Amino acid sequence: MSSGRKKSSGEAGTKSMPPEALELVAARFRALAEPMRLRILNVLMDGERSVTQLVEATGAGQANVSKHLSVLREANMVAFRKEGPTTIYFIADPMLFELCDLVCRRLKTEFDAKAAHFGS
Amino acid sequence: MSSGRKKSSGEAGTKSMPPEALELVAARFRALAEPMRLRILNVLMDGERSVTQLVEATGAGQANVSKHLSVLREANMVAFRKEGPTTIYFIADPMLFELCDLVCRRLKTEFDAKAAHFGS
DNA sequence: GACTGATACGACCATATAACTATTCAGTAA
DNA sequence: TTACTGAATAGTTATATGGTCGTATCAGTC
Repeated sequence: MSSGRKKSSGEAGTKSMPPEALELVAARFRALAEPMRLRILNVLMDGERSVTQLVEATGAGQANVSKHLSVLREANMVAFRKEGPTTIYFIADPMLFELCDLVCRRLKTEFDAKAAHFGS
Repeated sequence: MSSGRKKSSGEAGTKSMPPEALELVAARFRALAEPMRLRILNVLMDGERSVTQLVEATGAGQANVSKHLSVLREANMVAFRKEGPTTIYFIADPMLFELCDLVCRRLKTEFDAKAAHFGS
């Protein structure tokens, strides 16, 4: 069983996870696996927005934005409140900030490393 | 208007990212959006493994594992070294540990919160 | 009630991709 | 060389999903 890496802090289960747990984690990442959803989240990170505002900000169709929002909703990443006839969405999962930051930083690191190879 | 969150420190770009960057981030998440790939990574977190070992550990077909490994390779998440006739894969991106930890902890939090609702 | 604007939903098409089978390729041993 | 093993690739099928169109629903207004 090796046990290779020891849990540093509050490791929540990298160890032999059951299929259902893996599916849950995968679903999480799947929600973030579309550029349009990332764009929506990116806008929402600046503050809450109505669907119409998101449509304008992203340039996507209304139905399309609505669908992506429902995906993000099911993943508990965004939430909304109704204000009269309009629906206002906002980020519901603070983890998103850390998560995106982590990935973006990593990409930047790789990019810089690659750029360095071309000297100049 | 909020302006909500501003860049605290080394924030690597949550602000109005260009489409190409979004696609790169999405590709990153896409590689993690399959349970089988997560399972493979989960095994590799315990230490490097040959393809055959991964096939045994995951119960998937050899061709399937090989394909998933190529996806993970393209995403720079795993790397390999050849040892005679066998190919040995290992995790190449330490970010994965943080990333999975983050998501798993978050899922656990949600799960616990949900469980608490049933009081008992 | 009828009308308008904001949003969600269902149907449809096109594309992407996971899993399987069979094949191919590389490395090793006889 | 031939035979054998480990791994990657090609081809196929089934399924999932993104984008769009049309429509339904719902809140507010006349």
